[in-house]
Amino acid sequence: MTSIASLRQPGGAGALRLGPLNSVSLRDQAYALLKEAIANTDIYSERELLRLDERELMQALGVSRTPVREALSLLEQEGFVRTVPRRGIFIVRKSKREIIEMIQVWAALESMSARLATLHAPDAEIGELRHLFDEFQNSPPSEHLDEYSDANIAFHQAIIRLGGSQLIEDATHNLFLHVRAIRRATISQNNRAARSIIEHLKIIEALERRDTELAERLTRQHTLDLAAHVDRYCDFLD
Amino acid sequence: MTSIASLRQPGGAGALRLGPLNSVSLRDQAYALLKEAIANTDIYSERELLRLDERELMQALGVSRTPVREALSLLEQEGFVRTVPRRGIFIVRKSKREIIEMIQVWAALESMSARLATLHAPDAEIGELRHLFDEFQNSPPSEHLDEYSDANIAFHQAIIRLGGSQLIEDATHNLFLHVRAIRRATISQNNRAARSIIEHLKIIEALERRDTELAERLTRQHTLDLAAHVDRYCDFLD
DNA sequence: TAGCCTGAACTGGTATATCAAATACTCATG
DNA sequence: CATGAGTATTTGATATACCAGTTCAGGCTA
Repeated sequence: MTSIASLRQPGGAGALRLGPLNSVSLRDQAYALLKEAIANTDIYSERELLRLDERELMQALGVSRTPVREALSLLEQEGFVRTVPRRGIFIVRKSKREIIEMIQVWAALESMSARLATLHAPDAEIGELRHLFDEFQNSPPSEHLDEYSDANIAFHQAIIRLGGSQLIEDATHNLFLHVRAIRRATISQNNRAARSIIEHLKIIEALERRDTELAERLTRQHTLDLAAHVDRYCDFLD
Repeated sequence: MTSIASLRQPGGAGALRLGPLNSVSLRDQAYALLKEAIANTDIYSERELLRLDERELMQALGVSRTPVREALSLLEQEGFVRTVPRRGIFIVRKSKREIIEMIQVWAALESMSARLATLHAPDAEIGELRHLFDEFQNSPPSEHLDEYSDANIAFHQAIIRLGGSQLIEDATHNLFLHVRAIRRATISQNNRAARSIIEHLKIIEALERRDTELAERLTRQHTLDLAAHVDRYCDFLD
């Protein structure tokens, strides 16, 4: 028979916890979509200014201007776009100096995470780091640069996760979107892939031995080397 | 006589570059005012939930809801405020864990700044660090805790400035608003003032000697000690 | 009197209207 | 044909109107 319970509507406070389903605000949806779109745009290959149009976005997303504006507001604060009053909203292209600063911040936060990881991360989780490179043990990474680049990036994210700091994880997330493009672009230069895999293994060893200072120093230096590399060779920036 | 030049309006493209004067958007004004108000609210002494009301703020600031909402949006993303749909907007009280994570991030960024400072900052600017503590050379800082606390905070900001990274300076600015309250609250505990002034002097010496590794390590450890102190003694949090 | 139901008032979310500034275009004039 | 003034259009900033949940008080019922 149809019981009272079976007739209960989804809106009721019953057992069917569909809170998250119903309402993700349009603002957040627009924000996520726009951010992803920007992250996937190769902003450094195009030369012309990348301008966004509120009306266009609003029609494309099928919502009114308000959520779009709020989403753009957030993206502006995160430094992904810049709005110039009465001119338009533009995707920002980071300068070489800004990218180097981002890598330096990344180095600071990742090395701190390595330090914290030696103090708190369980052995099992540290051990899993090695598996990221299993498939490259036998063949040189130069033969699968794309796959290796992904593993490389995953490695750095894993260290940050091992540090156990939610704040560092959050703070690095946005940096990551920018740094990712740079890591991809530089992995094929100067035999960096082969050298980086050696350094990664040394970092893993230091973590396993709980050598706090060494793990921290190696991690920092590894990423600062990337900054130095960008400084010397990435003249396509700026 | 009134020359053409003297009649030139501020908007002209002449020599008097006062473009930015004209209009600070209401959103930015509301943002600045609200942020300052929140920063100056001692959120850790009150026990009840601190709730903001959009309509109230809108009347207090004399603008409509739109700029207020946009400002609150930004503050929410920075973690100062949390909006719960149909419930209200609340000033967030950071948990002890979150505060420790903030201090760790601070330690990572300040030590990176110290490193960069040893590499790039001019001698003259490093030398000025000593003047921050001139007035405490003869009398123990415990006698002017408030003044010393301010000098203490200024010292840490100065190191970050010496690093020369705009990104680090920006990133620490929000952390500072939170960490400041903690530094103030802990400076009077465990004779921390006297100990900290010694450590500060050692950091200055390391910077002056351009000892990159030492300056970095001392700076990091000094701030990590604060984190450990908070972990042990600040049970008023949470 | 205790408990439940209802509805009014309030909340933030969204959509739309209005305003002002800056640009672009047109047309008249030299 | 070139130029400049004036107007129309565009666009971002702001204000306002409307909507949908949530809360809570007050009254009704058992």
